[in-house]
Amino acid sequence: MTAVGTRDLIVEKADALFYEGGFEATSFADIAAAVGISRGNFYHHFKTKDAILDAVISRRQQRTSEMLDNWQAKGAAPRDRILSFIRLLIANRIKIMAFGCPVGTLCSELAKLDHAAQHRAAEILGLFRSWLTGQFQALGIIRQAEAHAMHLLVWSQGVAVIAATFRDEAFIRREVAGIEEWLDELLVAPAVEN
Amino acid sequence: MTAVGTRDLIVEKADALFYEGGFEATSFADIAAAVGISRGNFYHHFKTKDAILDAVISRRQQRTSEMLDNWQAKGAAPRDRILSFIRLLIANRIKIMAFGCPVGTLCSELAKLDHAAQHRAAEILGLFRSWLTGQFQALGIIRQAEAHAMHLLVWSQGVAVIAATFRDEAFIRREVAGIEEWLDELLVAPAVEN
DNA sequence: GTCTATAGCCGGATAGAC
DNA sequence: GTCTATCCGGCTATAGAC
Repeated sequence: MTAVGTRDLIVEKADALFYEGGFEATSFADIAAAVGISRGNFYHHFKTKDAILDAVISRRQQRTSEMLDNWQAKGAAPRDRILSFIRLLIANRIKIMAFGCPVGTLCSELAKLDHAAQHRAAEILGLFRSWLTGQFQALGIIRQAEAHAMHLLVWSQGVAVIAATFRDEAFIRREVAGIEEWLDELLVAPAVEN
Repeated sequence: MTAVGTRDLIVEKADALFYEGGFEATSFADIAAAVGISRGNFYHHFKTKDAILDAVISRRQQRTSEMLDNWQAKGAAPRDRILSFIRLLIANRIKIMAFGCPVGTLCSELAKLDHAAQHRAAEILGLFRSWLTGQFQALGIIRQAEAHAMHLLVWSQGVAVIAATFRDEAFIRREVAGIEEWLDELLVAPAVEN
């Protein structure tokens, strides 16, 4: 066993290739070449392509949880935590303009394939949904907390799709500014309305 | 030649299959089976798979243009025309919850495949973008017309992705109500601000 | 754990009879 | 214009040597 196990390396490379090329269009040969092992060796670690997808989704769930925990632990106010989420669109803008959102595009693809793993992929978005709902609740916005969380998911997914279609960075920055405005207007409104 | 030419039937079936299963995952055999012809006969009408995709995109451009012209010709006020666009999300909710938006998911897939046709697919969204921009201009909103049009595209694409992920019809109706509220708030604001 | 070799299938694409 | 038959290549997956 090396410092980073071959299995972990396979999952890491498969994750990137599924994001950049799509799950269906990525072959075992592509992943094996990226890892630098033979196709035969591949099957020592994963029996089927679906097993790799499963591991990739688990990895993404894991990393998403860690990211959310980090944002939580940094001890900032809920508003700043929500801004961390929003600014993912800026931080990842180059890849988003090329390939869209890794989670949104995977969910869309698996829905069309009617793939058994589509619900596990949806759980990744569910992690953001729950976490964002918690942030709004922490701000005293209770009744509408989940609706606001869903709206933030809608907005960011929409920006990702349009950004990948038109490849316009100024557009991303304009929409992100709009999201931040929307958030601040929410926070000055009487909490009883929310 | 029959009432509906075989070529047209191929494009129609391919359009539906690309939407419901994705471009990459749809094979010639799938389309031939849907049309009811042999694979060999297929090549009499289309030399390559990319040629079919090209025809499907042309068909979608054509039908989108016709739909926008119809909305325009109905003589309603620009606000009502914009509402026609927004309510596509309600009218097509069943298919959207299963397969997402036909245009958005195609653009996302072609971006990942780095396919030569990705710009032609983006033009379909461009038709909506231009038409919506025109509606805002007709309402006296000049400076921000295009930004508002883009924002409507963002919102509807975001709803489509999240609807396909969580399969929640109440969510779609809630977001559509939110879009309509946003629109009406825009229209009561002083035009000079926009 | 890693390799080579290969099976078996399905994809896009072609040739040629009718 | 439609068919059957077929080619070739890439795909997932397996077997077995090292």
